[in-house]
Amino acid sequence: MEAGDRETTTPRDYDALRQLILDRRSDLPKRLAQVAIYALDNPDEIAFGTAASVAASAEVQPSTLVRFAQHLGYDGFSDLQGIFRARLKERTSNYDERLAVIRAGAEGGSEDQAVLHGFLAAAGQSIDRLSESVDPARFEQAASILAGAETIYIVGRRRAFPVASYLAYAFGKLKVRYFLTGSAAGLDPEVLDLAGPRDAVVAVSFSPYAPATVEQARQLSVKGLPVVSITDSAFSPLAECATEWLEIAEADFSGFRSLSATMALSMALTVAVAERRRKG
Amino acid sequence: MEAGDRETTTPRDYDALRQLILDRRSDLPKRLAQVAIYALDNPDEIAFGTAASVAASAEVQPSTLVRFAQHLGYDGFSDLQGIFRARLKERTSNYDERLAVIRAGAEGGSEDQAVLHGFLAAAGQSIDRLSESVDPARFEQAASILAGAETIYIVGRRRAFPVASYLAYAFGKLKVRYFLTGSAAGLDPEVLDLAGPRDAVVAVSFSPYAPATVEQARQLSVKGLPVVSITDSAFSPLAECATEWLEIAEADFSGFRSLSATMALSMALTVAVAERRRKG
DNA sequence: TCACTGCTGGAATATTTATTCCATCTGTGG
DNA sequence: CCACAGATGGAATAAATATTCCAGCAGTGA
Repeated sequence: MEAGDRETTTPRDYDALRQLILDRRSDLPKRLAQVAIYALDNPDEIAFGTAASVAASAEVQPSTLVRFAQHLGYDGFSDLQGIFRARLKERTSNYDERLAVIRAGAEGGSEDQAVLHGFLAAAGQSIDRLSESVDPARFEQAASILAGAETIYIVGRRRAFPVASYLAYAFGKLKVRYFLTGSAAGLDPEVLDLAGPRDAVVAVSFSPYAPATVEQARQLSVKGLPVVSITDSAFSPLAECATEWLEIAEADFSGFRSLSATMALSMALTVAVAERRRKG
Repeated sequence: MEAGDRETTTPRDYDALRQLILDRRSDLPKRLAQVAIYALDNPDEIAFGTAASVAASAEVQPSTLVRFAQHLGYDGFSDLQGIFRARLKERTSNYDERLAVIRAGAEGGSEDQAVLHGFLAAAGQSIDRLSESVDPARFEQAASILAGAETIYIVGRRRAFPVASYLAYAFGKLKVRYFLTGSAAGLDPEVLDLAGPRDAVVAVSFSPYAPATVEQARQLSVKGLPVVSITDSAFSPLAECATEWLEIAEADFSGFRSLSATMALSMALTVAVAERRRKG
């Protein structure tokens, strides 16, 4: 290899191929460019289809596909297709399936293994679900509300407390003024008395809802503070008294619900708030 | 359709197919059973391979594959293969790629959207990585250590505090005696003085390591307590003084590392510990 | 405008791949 | 031990699929 000129070497993995196509697309003949775009937009089609079906779908001739592959240095369409297939094989995921297998108690490996992979699968599933179900408008609205507040009051007990404490940590890092309720024993009422409509609340709670969380969120809401809730159902008491609320349905494993998706959402929310403040 | 007898209908989706194969496997001729097992163990091979390659890999004749498919009610191997391919198409995931796209700043959607999906992708990626990289023996060892302890001292500050507080919550739920350091202001030294070799420590910290965490873990280690660390590198000070340690490499988005995989690992660890205790 | 180079479509061909068929084998019931 | 039903391996065949080829087209520079 080498011999002085840096002849573009033909990639054997998808990421490199993707990059190569991106680099070359501009100086590719019309039809080949058309295939290039199609390939990046519909990698699955290429992985599964036949030359004829892909050609039809991309609105070119089968021969063009072969030319495209050869242009990139592959033997032919089949060779190129191999790269697209390998990519699909690497995709692990499909947590639904993994969970089903683990729950069925099947497979080798110790019980500990099952527990660990069960929780990981539940976490992955929760994240996948949230990706699909989250309402962008609501998320933006929630970020807006918090971005406009002077002080953000964070409410969350019991299972939601790790989330609340993460929010506190992240807001601190991002130089957003906040108050985490429940941390300084007994002082909550005094501090919350000072809260006013220019502040805002972020309350986190999941069924069974911690009474203290619900109570504080309600009180602050009554005082005119906008409330952003992170909760698990439209029937949650936190959804009721919220100005805006975000729904999270975490998957569970052996009776314990994941918190992974909630953590990811919280991180996103804090950063989105900080971004808005930075922009003024 | 129907006509009285419940003739097994031929499934058009993977889950149903899987079930059908499971049900039927016992009363299948030898070679067909062999194919059945192979199919469930290597669905990817079937999805992508040719009849000849799959046959070779499963150590049967191509004709046996066709017979298998027809036995189940499909037209032939190709028809059956379609089910396996459809399954792959549905798999969403591949967070590596999603992240790359989002980081490239591409695509429509608002910036908030990018932030949210960026964090979700980072979380998913972390979980995928952990699934692959975790060392089962270490996990079991860690669970063992904690299962044998009288009291579990939980150490974790700053970014690790949400994890520590989750551990505390979960241990409480599972009736495991614990003490969460840093919660009762100033009382740590007195309480930790009472700790002895029959107890154990679980310490959580990530770079940059909070000095207080490292300090406390070291002190307890010196006093003869076994230490289980959850940290992000073999060079972490927590790995040094640990009896057993678990490595987590969380992906980051816009400078913020995910905590989702760590949370999942923590849940698994607590449940594994509780399981061991339950069994005596 | 012409000649030339490279691109393109589509039919022809070569190759690969699935399916069928049949002779042989295996195991079971009489 | 024999007869029979079903299962199996492997070669033969049919179908599909990828690739090649070539005539015509489009764009470029003289």
